[in-house]
Amino acid sequence: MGVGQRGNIVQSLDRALSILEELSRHDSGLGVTDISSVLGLHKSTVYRLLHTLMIRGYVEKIVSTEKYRLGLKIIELGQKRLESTEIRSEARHYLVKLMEETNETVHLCVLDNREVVYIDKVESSNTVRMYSRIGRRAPLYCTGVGKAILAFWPEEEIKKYVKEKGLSRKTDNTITELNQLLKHLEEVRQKGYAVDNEEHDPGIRCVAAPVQDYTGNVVASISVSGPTTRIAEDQVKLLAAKVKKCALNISKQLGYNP
Amino acid sequence: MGVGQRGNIVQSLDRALSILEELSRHDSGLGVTDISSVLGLHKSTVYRLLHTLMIRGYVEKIVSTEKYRLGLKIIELGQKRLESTEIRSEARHYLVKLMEETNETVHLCVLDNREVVYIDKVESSNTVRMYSRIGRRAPLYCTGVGKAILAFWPEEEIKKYVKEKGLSRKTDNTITELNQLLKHLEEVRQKGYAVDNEEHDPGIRCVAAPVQDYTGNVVASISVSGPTTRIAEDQVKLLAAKVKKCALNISKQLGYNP
DNA sequence: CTTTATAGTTTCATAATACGAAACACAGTT
DNA sequence: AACTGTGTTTCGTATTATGAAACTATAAAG
Repeated sequence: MGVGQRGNIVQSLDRALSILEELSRHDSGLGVTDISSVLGLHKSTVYRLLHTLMIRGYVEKIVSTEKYRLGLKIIELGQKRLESTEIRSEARHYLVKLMEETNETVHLCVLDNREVVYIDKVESSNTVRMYSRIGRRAPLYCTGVGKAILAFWPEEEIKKYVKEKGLSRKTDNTITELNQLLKHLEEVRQKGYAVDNEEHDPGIRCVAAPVQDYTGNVVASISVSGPTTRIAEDQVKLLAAKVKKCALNISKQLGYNP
Repeated sequence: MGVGQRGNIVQSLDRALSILEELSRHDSGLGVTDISSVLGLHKSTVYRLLHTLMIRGYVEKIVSTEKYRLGLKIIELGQKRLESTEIRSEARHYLVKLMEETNETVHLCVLDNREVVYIDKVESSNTVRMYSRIGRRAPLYCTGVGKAILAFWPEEEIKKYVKEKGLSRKTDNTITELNQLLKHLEEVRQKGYAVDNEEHDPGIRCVAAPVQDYTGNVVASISVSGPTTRIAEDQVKLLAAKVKKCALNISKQLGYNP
């Protein structure tokens, strides 16, 4: 492979990871030919990679349909990684308390590759289903947890992010203009919390605050989320105070010294 | 690669999966040379595979130590696989009820590669920490959830399992003789439930029952577990009745028709 | 019942890739 | 200043992974 080409990527590993990700998008499984078509790989190549993944337990065949799907080994590694996430165990106690105080769903997110990844979630007994799921990712520009992190980036990095990732509209409320976003993030910085006013999902409001580590860097964020029918705009300030306090407690737990 | 050699395994993929698994055993991360030593691979090979895994998000570097660890992408795939496990969503409601009735921790396991894998867990408010974790595996011969499945295998398959996997002692109570195990499994079959009397962990008792799918095959098991100080031997029968009932409800949910 | 189409699986020649040896860069230790 | 160990890069080539072709199995169509 040309060195300048793919920056020293191991091709067969790269292909196998693409297979795993494609399988992760299809709960009911895929066949060899399906994967071959989607990924533009020869079916004998797909077969051979699947076979290796199967032997190692990362892929399995659904008995009834003979389609391939992710194997249980992936759960094992995923759970191990999740449980070894230090901030998750440090924060858990505070997240549970915040959920009890507010009776709304609480999230903990970390930054990864210019997206937030949900790594903990304490669900309230209220029954409206939240879209968020542990392990999933979400954009920075249109979620509370994302803006709570993005607000503390240097302006040049925010601009670079917007240039490379774009600001695609998710709802009628999504901010899609750079200057409007910058102004908004200035407010987030000043107030110390971010609000997602149905910018990512219609009908869902989220109040979020940044979490800092012992160096003072913003490395995570937490939020309280619920339907706009339960989290009215005039309640945001009260809620924000609670979220900020919780975030500060977690930050201190991580060694942050304000 | 000789066909007879490795049964059509893609070597570089196989190696990369070994790297991922080794990283999963070390919360605080590993260096290139560490991995090279443990896996017997050349350090430039390890470096190249790690680099590809990093680019794809499956491995990341810990900023403070510059060691490598599993990346957050692995959580994403693991959670997606977990959430698409049909039996898990079908069973959840019943597991929660069983926990409320017993106020002990409840597990759901599925069979995979002659081990059980924990795929759900409903923890009671009691504070004794259970060893079990979602995603983790456990042997069949010395856990309640395992024996609840093993009991319904043909005797020849049980013998093959014992021959190939062995019956290594975990506690003073572990059954380590084939004939004793066979006799015990006969009882499990007759009673319809299995008990782990500190066979896997000292001080922990577990009462488990098999879950059948629409074909009648035993595909999973559920259990109630707790310390022997709370689950006395004379309570096992009462508990077993509740566990069996719950398992039957889940089986019916899966289309089992007794 | 026969034929056709499609998906999955296997084989094999070879081009391309991944490998490992060697070298280099850097940081920590002596 | 010299040495040691780890991480990273380069390069020649042996080995591997690839894809084309063929085979097998199953389902669908005529």
